[in-house]
Amino acid sequence: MKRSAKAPRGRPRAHEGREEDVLAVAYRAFSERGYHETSIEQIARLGRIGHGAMYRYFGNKLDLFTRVVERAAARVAAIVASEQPGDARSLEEYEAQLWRIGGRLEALVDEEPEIVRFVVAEAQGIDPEVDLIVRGVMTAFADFTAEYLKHGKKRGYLRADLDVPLTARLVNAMILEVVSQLGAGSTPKARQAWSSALIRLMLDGVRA
Amino acid sequence: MKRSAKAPRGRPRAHEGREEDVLAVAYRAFSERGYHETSIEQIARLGRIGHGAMYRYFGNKLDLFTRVVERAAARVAAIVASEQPGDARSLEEYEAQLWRIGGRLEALVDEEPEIVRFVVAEAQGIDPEVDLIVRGVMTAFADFTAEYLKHGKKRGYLRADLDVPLTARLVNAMILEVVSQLGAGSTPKARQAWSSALIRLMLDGVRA
Amino acid sequence: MKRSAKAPRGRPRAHEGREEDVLAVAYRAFSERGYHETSIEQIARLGRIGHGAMYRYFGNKLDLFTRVVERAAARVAAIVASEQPGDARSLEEYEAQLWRIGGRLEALVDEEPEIVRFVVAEAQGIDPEVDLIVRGVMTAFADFTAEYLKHGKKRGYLRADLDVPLTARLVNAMILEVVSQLGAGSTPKARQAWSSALIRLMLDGVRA
Amino acid sequence: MKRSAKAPRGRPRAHEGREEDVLAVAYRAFSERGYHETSIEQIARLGRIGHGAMYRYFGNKLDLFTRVVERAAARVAAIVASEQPGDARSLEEYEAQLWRIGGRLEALVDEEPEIVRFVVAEAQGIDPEVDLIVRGVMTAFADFTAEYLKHGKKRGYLRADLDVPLTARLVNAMILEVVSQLGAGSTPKARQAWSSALIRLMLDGVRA
DNA sequence: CATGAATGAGGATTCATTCAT
DNA sequence: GATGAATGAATCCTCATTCAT
Repeated sequence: MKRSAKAPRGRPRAHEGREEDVLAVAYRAFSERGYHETSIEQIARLGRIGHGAMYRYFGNKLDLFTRVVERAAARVAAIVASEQPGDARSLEEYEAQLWRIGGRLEALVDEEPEIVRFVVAEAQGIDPEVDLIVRGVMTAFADFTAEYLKHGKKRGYLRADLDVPLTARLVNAMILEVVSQLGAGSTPKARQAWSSALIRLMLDGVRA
Repeated sequence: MKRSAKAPRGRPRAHEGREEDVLAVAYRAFSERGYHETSIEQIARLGRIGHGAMYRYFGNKLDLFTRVVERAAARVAAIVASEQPGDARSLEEYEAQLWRIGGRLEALVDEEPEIVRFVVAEAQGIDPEVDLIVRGVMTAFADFTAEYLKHGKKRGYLRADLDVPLTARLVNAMILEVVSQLGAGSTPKARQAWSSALIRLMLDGVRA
Repeated sequence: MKRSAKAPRGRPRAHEGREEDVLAVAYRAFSERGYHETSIEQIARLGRIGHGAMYRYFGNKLDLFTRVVERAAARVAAIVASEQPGDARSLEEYEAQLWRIGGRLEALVDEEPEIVRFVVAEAQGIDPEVDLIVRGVMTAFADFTAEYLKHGKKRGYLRADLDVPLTARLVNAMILEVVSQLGAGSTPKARQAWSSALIRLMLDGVRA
Repeated sequence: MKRSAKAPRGRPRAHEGREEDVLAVAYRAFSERGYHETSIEQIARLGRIGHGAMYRYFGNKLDLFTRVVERAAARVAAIVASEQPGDARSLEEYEAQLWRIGGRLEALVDEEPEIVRFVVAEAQGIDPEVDLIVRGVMTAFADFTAEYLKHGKKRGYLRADLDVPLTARLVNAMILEVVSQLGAGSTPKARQAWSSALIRLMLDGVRA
């Protein structure tokens, strides 16, 4: 079921491949059925190990879930961090960056359609520590967007009266909405439409 | 599903007060701890009734939760529906409507700080029927916003090339973000800032 | 649903009619669903009284059941006691008595098809006291049959070496089997066949 | 329903012994107190295992009960099937068979005094599937007896006008009565008396 | 180290019984 | 007296976690 991805790099301590496999199936399971509807035994069965061994790898169920959330959060965060906020010298260059980020998010959603919903919605409310992780991702995301906005303001291609931190949150909210709407089976046309609507609204607003 | 046909307001049977009380404490409990972490017995204790009586009022735990979500969703939906999309004759009047809706949402959040997060995040993934209710609220919300945009487009005070349904979703996403950020203890100043940032971004975008 | 049978004889103490009604519906309910599957509230609803009142009439659930069993047992016992064991002077007269009893049992089963199964099977194993009642009926039945046999032995139309008490039990077992088999919808032909098989086996055995 | 396909007797997995033990104590408990009065926890305690383990072995309470009934029914059925209906060539040989079956039933009742009452009375009315099992045993029993009668009729040592199916039921009813009466503490003398009374009545009837 | 049998706390639900109105 | 709302004991069942093999 995907048993191929046996970590070919790093020092393969016999453990790690197994652990990664289990994290992958655990993500699937949690994402499909939710934390409480998913039992350790189910995950162990999917990962083809005894459920007793789970406690050697992950300590307990909540630890496992935390690891799964961290893993998913990291993948999302990596995309946001793939561009340098200070690179754009004009609104055009900024817009180009936005489109590149959008493309990478698309690719991620293609691979793991539910990952954003999982991090943003499913993972919340289970445990304070996990909430902290999620909040961390969201904050990092917002900070990143804020950097873009601050830079654009300084360069002069964004409005001087922009409230940077708040606007950053608003922009992120829209980005997450788009990503949530673009489930697995979305057509390129729909993606184009969503991206356009977002970028246009963000840059020019609705005013005539 | 069968609880709807309730005598409009005949003589207020001691029942109804009790039921409403329980719904209120149940909302608190579910909202604070989540569906699975909240036991019927806890809620009964908070409502100062025996846990057996819960089953007289609500049939079972999921029914109770459904009722709680319906109640919360109705309160949120009522605010959105409090203005007429066709009333605004100019961008100024539209902006005034937005501020009025914002004010009412503020008042709701003052009373029930978590209500939006509860409906949007907590309530999802528990049960298909409940998901339907939530989706219904979200769709109604989007349709409503879309009406405003469509009207503004026709009147000429909004951009003619606006993609109405998609932009409506994006605007809603921002509104929900603002409401989520405005927890109980937010200062009037912060509220003012959020509302400004939202309305400004929505109307004019970020472009210089 | 049968509210007509309001005790027209005896002193009608307002209670008694109600009590009898409830006993009747309770018999139906217990007989159809069994003791444990039948709740006091169900019976009260069928009897059109509040379930609180049940405790005024019957003390508790087991008391009610006991009363129901007594009532059913009495109806069965009455039939057996309708003939005089000493009346038969010949095997022919005895056989005639058997046919008369059989006819009355048929009539009872027509009215209450499950009554024998209820007393013999359903009522047992619920409570020691109730078991005693049932055992009482069975013993009375056996004693009665034994009287017939003893009389026939003395008169000389039955085998002199008959073990009376044991044979009485065996004969009763066959009678109950026949009554159990003759559910409500049995044809006259089937009844005739069963009665014949029973009387023939009883009198002559299987030997060629 | 899915428990049947069990490895005939490979290596006896610690499991099976435990399962058999639990079935045995469960039989005792159900037989003494009835299905509804017996809790899973009681049985678990008697079997000296945690009540959680019960669900590993049996799925749920009804499954356990079904297994217990099957087990008891099989033991009873085995005895009936221990003789060949076509073996007897004369009434004497037939009578000898009857005595042999009687002896085996005696031995069973010695070991499990309540087993017949359990299968015939206790097990009924709990669940349709279980009822089917019981009915199956009863039918098999009747068919078996019918085979004997049919054979004897053909051989000429039984009455030619015998109604075979009905008489078979009647004979069985007597057999069950005898077995029910022969509780644990019955004397050999009593057993002899019951067997004699039964066989004599069956063969020759009561007529002088 | 891995396994999976066993444990038992925890929670939903039912229903006989009580009692204020 | 009657009613039915309320109580809470009792019970089935699940599943995270432990631990002997």
